[in-house]
Amino acid sequence: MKNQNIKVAVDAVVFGYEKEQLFILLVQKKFGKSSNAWMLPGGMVQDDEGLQTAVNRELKEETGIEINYLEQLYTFGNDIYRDSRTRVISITYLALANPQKLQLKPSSKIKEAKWFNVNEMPSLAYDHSKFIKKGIERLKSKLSYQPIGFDLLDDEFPFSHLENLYKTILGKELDRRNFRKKIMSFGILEETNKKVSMGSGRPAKLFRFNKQKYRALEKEGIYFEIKYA
Amino acid sequence: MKNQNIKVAVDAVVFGYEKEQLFILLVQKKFGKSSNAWMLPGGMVQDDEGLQTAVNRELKEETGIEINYLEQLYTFGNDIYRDSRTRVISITYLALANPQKLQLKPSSKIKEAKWFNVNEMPSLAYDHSKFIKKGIERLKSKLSYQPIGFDLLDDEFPFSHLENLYKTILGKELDRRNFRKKIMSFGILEETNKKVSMGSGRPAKLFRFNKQKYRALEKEGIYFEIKYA
DNA sequence: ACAAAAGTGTTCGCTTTACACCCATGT
DNA sequence: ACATGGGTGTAAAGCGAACACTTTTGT
Repeated sequence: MKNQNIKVAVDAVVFGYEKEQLFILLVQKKFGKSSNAWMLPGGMVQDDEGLQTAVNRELKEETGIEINYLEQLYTFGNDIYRDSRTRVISITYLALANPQKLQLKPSSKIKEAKWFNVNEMPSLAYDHSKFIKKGIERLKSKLSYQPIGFDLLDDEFPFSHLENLYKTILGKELDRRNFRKKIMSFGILEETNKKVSMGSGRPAKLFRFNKQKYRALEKEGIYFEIKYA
Repeated sequence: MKNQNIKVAVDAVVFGYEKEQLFILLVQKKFGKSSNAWMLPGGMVQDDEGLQTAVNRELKEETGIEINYLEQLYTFGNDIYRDSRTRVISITYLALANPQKLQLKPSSKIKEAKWFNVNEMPSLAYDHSKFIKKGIERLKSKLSYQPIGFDLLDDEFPFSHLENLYKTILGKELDRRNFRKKIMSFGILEETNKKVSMGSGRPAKLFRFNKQKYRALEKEGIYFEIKYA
């Protein structure tokens, strides 16, 4: 077999949620061909690191962000010209994070890292908009059969934040009472005895997602599912 | 960036179904390191072909089989020593086929291609048993929310074949009447006016899956779902 | 006292489930 | 006539959908 010459990259679609808006993290490189274009964080995989290690490294190097959830999304490699220089395939990952702290490393090859509202994305380098489309699809569908929404919220959150997250991401209205009943019925939310005032109106209890309990229930064959999708 | 040296392979988990048994297609190579071990069909991607093209080519070269359904499964590349010679990542695909005709090409690098019952798999080269595990999981879950079972059956089939397919793959008993009612309610099965005698007992009508109709219904937002999973 | 968000139950309809008998053919 | 698998309906229970008022706070 002739010597193969295909490069392997990883890229991440990192979602953040804040103030009833869904964001995606993009970066702008300092050097290189696409140094003016916005793109997803990512880069070439090193010979001595696993794929997931590579994503984590790139995310740390390029954005310094803390990731709450990471899963493989899709591998793009049908279009052999997707990168105009050499053949590159990209293994993409979906990540969830709290949108706060981005800390660009001083040594970084990154000019800027910034959150963009999913509805106001700039034009993107390579075929990264395809990656994002795939990411959004996956996020939407996953939301309704796995409790990953919590990884987009603070550790402790008022119930309305969860409700709004579902509304925002799924782009649908949903019945407050039914939604709450459903989520509560799983018994995976712990009530703290703290409250927060949300500016005006009655203060809300803070809840916390109990991951152990969820894993236990999952083993018993009781599955999370939100039908209002 | 230093020159990257990672090889890119594709491998396929090809499922076949016959006589109430689920099979996976394995091959044995004529030459090379693992020439005595059974493995999944697949191989290195060529520089000038897309990933999916590569799987199709390998399947044709190695087994000559006709594929009814193909989707990307998962990309394995966290373990950097999964192939002991060089770093290789594998993009795996899930495929469905009718188990009949395998035609090894005379020129082929393959010694033998053979269907194995999923419950009687030999030991496999590399980490291919992980690939299979992933494939089975995916097949099971997909069966309950997409009408892909038909791609494992003949074009025209008696209803009981479909029923047994679900029973076999999901490994569960299911109620004949409820199952039939459910499937029929989607209106995606066309009745032919042929019948087959299944040896003994009343002859069964033959049905045909109407793909156009399914696509149409899908667009209207009516989704296939079998709850008995 | 008023505005604003949090919190909470009940009824109705549809879907799922459980369940058993007759039908058409081959031997 | 009997054995074998094909084909079908109905009743009960559980789940999803629709719906509005009370509570607690800040101003």
